[in-house]
Amino acid sequence: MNAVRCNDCPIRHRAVCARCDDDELTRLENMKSYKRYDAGETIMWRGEPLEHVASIVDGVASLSKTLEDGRTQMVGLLLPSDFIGRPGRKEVEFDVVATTEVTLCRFEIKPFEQLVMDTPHVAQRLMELALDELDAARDWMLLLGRKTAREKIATFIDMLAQRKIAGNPESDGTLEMPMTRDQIANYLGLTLETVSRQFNALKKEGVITLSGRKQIEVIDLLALRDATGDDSDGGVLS
Amino acid sequence: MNAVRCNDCPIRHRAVCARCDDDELTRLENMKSYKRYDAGETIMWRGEPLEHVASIVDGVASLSKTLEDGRTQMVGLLLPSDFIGRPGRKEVEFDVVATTEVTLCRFEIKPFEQLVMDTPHVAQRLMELALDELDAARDWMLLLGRKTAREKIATFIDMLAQRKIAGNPESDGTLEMPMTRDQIANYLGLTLETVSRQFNALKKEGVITLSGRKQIEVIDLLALRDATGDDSDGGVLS
DNA sequence: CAACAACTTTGATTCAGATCAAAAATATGA
DNA sequence: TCATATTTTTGATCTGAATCAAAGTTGTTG
Repeated sequence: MNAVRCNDCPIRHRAVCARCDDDELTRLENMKSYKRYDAGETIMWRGEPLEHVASIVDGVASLSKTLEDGRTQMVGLLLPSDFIGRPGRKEVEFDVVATTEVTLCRFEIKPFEQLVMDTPHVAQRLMELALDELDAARDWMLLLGRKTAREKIATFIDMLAQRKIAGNPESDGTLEMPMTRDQIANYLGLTLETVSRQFNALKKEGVITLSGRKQIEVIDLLALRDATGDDSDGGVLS
Repeated sequence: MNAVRCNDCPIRHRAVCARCDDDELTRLENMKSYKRYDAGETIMWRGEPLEHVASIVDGVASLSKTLEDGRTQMVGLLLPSDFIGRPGRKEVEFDVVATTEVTLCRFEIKPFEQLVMDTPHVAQRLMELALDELDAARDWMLLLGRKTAREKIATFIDMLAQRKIAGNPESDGTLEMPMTRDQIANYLGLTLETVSRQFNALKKEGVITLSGRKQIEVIDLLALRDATGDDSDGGVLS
């Protein structure tokens, strides 16, 4: 009965098809194609007409905006199973860049939009995704506008840890950072030197350890949480 | 034929009903009620269960997030005809505060969600609103993360000017600021002293004039635009 | 219209993070 | 494995905006 459930797709269209029936899944299968991008490659340019929507199969991509003189700010981070593209929009107003090597599962926009029109629960799913992104954007505005460098770094590490735990609750405290210091700086509204200094300050305090360029281990999660500056209520405990 | 087109509603449910037929409008009329809030009053607290969605009839409201120690950051600004509340969400994760005196046209959430389920074009309209908010949030992230105090203030004034022109293309350069220096500071990720200094610097340079506490006149729109730091392409001219 | 409260401006000082400048560590690849 | 390129760390200095502190405005209310 579930014979065609996205059978050859590593992420099984998780972003769109949780409640799709076989017929809908077949439609998705028929409009999809995979594409690989190298690290640093631009997937979509600001203002470019949208020809596909896509879901991330593997790797990390980011959304970035740039000022006149070249200062840039990341405004979104896309991890596997996240979705790119918005129904009804003709173009994006930021650049989408492959942060690491990225594989996309792309759907042609025309038939995809037809599918959205035909199936209210897909439309509803996309609405949920948009609202999740909006909530994330608002947390990020608080971070960018009011947090100190230390709080920004602690929040960043905590977010990676939570994302990892969500994907695999049995995981240990070891994290692979998907970005260079420079990319992290663009994400947090800092410079790369400040990012480096704050990582090493947390290391010196025994909150984390660093090994190689991208391995972090969280030693003291409570201290890390405390360093984020966030309101503690709304959390799981206390 | 259009007898019930939101006849006694000052904003005619602009946020939701552009394409509603008479039957749908009657349903909206039957679930609506007006409510007034004084300036400074909290309309909804973070975490509180959502009982209404609403559209702003008059006044200005803001969405705010707060850190442990009280630092706050506005994450959204709602002007007349803007919409509060999201389909499918049980609560909001920020405070909604009346910045000025505010009148809301509220709809009970249960029948409203039923209406959304029944009418795809209303669902689609809400999706557009969410995507507009997302785009605005991302512009704001660029501002908060990378712009200087001067650029932030120029961007703020320019936004008010554009909103005013959108509402009434025949308007002159005079603007009424809907917020105090302190509220503007919370919007832009600054302190109120810095806001004051930057307003007065632009005044001294002849870019704007200030009169009373809340009247601004834009004298030199080009200089103002130039001071925003934004990429000039994508604009109307050049 | 006087007195008060709320808001805004201005000035002096401090400080977090940016900037500038090497040096050190880690990767990459011949 | 050695040479080279990239990324990260560390140090010194500078600066924009925060902070602290009055004084000056504007608006409100009895």
